[in-house]
Amino acid sequence: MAADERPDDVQPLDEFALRRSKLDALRSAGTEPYVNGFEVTDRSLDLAERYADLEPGSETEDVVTVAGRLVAKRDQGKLAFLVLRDGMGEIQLFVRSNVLGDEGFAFAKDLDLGDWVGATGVVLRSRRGELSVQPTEVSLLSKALRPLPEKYHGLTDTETRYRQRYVDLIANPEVREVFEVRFRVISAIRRFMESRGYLEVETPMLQPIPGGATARPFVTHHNALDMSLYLRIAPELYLKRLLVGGFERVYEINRSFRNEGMSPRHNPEFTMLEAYEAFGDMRSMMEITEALITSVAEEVLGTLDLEYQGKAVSLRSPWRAATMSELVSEAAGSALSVHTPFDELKAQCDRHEIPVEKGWGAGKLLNELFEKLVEHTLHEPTFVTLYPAETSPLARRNDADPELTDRFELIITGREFANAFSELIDPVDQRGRFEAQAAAKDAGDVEAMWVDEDYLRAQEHGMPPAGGLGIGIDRLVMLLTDSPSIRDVLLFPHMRPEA
RNA sequence: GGGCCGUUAGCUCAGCUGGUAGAGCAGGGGACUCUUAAUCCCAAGGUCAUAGGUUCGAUCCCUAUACGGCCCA
Repeated sequence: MAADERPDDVQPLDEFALRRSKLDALRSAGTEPYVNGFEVTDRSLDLAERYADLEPGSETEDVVTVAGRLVAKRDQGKLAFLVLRDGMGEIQLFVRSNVLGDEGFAFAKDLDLGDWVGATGVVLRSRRGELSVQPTEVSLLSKALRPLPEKYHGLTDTETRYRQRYVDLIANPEVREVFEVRFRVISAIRRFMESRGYLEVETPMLQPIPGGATARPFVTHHNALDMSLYLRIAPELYLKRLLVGGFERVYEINRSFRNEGMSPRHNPEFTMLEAYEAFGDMRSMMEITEALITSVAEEVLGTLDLEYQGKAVSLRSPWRAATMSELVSEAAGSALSVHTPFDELKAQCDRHEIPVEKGWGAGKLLNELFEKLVEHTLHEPTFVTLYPAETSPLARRNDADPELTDRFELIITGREFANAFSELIDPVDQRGRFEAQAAAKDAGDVEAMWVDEDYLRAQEHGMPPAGGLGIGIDRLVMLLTDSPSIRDVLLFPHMRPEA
């Protein structure tokens, strides 16, 4: 047969088609390319530990069976090096034709990068020092039909990385570490809360009245009941009903959903910790917030001295606390508070190009000034306290000044990490606040709260004095993993449909 | 919603005052029994995001659209 008649030469197939034809060839030769289970004796990292002292160039008589994804192939003629990656690390196969036999050797060399492969043989360390298995048997466990991304640069296209996270995880092993930190953080939070006597509970994701925050909800429909339901924007009102019922310390770590724009800091679904403690207040919530975040950082990272996007951040206690009024006054260069005449606050907003909408009071203006002038400047952990009652419809009024509430937000790297307050437990005041929200909603504020009659009924049965706390888990993980975008800490961030 | 930037081979990237494109890796053929981004030789691979427009001629200039990134609301 002339060289130019060889099918492989004259009919170059694309990679998918080529692998597809290999798959068919295997099947017709009686080899199943997708096997049912596989007995593995050892994993890569276990072998690395057990044979740490094995000298380069020495061979054991220990027979092991390993398995993993084929991620590298270095062909030397009658010798080939295949690298398998399993869930823990990598192990090299030292494949010799005289050990495996000609047929097996040809089969091993014909495997493709990306295939899942199993191998049985003795453990040795190559002369160049690489721990290896020298197989007497190599088998295909699952055929990959698509090629892996580039082996050196990996996969960098952000769109493909987020859309096809499975490829990102294969090509960029460091991505896996971010998510391992994420799940260690959540695990550490659960241990911390349990150590403080909190009980983890689950409350509705589908709510007839979306409450606990000011945000637009997602709407869905219950067919059997023929009614609208809303994906929760916060679990708050249900958790506080549990305080009425007699649970003293409850928390929930789970998703909430807000029908808003997406950004490097916002995903339509995100994870929050919310915790409520009977007989607690703003002060006790500050204490638990600081203790929680520092103990989680210490436990997961082993340090409180972080770097976020090139800037040092120290989580060392004690954290700064300052009132919103103090901070805004300092930034604006004149004394401002919720008691400052409205026109003066409005003049400040105009000066700083903050559009003022109808219906906004002094509290809302002060809050807007804070967000525009102050928030982004607070790099080190800072508790901002005494939020306006106008913008805090679920928080208890400050005993000395009823226009303010005993509420704080924790700001780090210019972003909100936590929001907490002494809970409003007075059902009459709460009804008034709900009615103010309902009026704002009628006036066109799509984020304003609804009146939740059942929640009011619960409070009318008597709710203990309490402190409540919410912490954004995604943002906390961003901080602890030095990730610039929330998409980097979500396995499957929300994306528009592919073109 | 507005502004700026991006989209070229499976992947990572070049390219061009406008004359329909190159490399490395991966893939194909060949050589090689200690490789580590193996090496060497050969050949192949492209609707230059999509749709219009300007032009003798567009990957390049213009407009719109899609998707992505950052900033702002």
